[in-house]
Amino acid sequence: MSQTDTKTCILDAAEKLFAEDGFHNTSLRGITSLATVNLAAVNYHFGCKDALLQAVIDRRLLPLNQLRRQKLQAALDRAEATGRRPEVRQLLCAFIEPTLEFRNSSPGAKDFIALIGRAMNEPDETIRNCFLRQVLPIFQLLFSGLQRALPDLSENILMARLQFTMGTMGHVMCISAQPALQIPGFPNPVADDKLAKELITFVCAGLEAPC
Amino acid sequence: MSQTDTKTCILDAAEKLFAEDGFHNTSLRGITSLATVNLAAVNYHFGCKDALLQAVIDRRLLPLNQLRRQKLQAALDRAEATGRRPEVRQLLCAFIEPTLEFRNSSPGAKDFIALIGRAMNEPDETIRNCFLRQVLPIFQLLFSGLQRALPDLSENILMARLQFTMGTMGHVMCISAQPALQIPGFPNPVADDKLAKELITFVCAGLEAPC
DNA sequence: AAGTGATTAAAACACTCGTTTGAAATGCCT
DNA sequence: AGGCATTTCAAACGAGTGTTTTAATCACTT
Repeated sequence: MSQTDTKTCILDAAEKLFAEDGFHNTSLRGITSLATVNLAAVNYHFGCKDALLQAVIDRRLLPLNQLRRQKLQAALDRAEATGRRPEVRQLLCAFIEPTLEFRNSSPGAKDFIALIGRAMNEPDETIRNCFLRQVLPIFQLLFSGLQRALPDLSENILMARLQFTMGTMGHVMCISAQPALQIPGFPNPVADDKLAKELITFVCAGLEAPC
Repeated sequence: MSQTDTKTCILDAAEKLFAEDGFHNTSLRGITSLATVNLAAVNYHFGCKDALLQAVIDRRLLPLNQLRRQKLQAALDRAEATGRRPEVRQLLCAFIEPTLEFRNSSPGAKDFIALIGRAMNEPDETIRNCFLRQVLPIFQLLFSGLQRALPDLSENILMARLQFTMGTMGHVMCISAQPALQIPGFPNPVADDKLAKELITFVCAGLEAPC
């Protein structure tokens, strides 16, 4: 088994277990056992457990954020070129659609998205920063775009509404792995492929609501 | 120190540490040290760590949910009496306002609310159920009320939007303790006492959005 | 004041954790 | 084939975990 395979096996197993059980409730022995590699391989290849989490996050989030950034910038450029204000819906699409499309692309991706969705509310600052380091620049781009799209909103209220949006999105990302409220007696929410559309409709209305 | 004092000290310390560090990252030794009681007191008074969490949740959530239930039922009865459909905003107020008012009532309450806000997305099913057991009946009441308030919405879409609402609310509850996105360079979101109003406006618009 | 049940206390138990060590194995180039 | 760097492996380390045990202390009734 080559080095790359070992590292990939560890990343795959860690991604799955971190998502299913949480970071602190996942042991390196559980990861190496699932990956069928030696326990010491984690520290050899990644240094420590924290760095493994960062690697798990980086592997998927770097390309995902690059895509989100491209789409956001394209929407902003399009508005700039036509002299119009950017549209809220387009900005939100650029931010949300890549995430949920990636989420629906494979079961492993579902695990990862759940992990990210939970990271925002993670009590451990170290873990939260693994995620925030990557997301804050995109968030800033989205915020400034929305400021131009919704010039009548005070920046405090826009900030609050954007936080509401992030909360909604984080929860949607989480319920992929553990359908918290899909309980007998309640109807199933909409299917995965319709979820992005419904989510965008929801947060669009919230962001554009009159004060 | 009487029995009640010891139990209360443990509950207070556990509430604070569970909220700040998460359940799995909090040790009984940390709790008993903060509470200045003997380590064995936790197992003596509560049985085990899981049961302590349940006790922490029950102590605050039982009265809070009773209040939410009363307000929800009152709004439904009022609509019933006048022959009108219940109003979305009133139903949401009944669900949200008691939570955020309690949150702003004391620092200890802030910890608890953050704990609850995170519980919904908790990967550990045992922990999640500590919370869901209490919340599901209220959730059901809210759902059926919203079904009557928004009869044009399919129950699948309503369910999805209600999940979005719960996600938004959970996130708002979390950011009391750890202001995830309150970063230098970003404006502060609205103050605590204005937060409930803004949140209700946001989710109201989302729930009432046209399909 | 003695005795009884509830509570506190210190210590240990059995276990799991992340990390380190040093030797064995593997891959690769000359 | 020899030699060297990389990777794998079993084993152990020390610290920390939830829980249990047993004795001491407290509160209260008869």
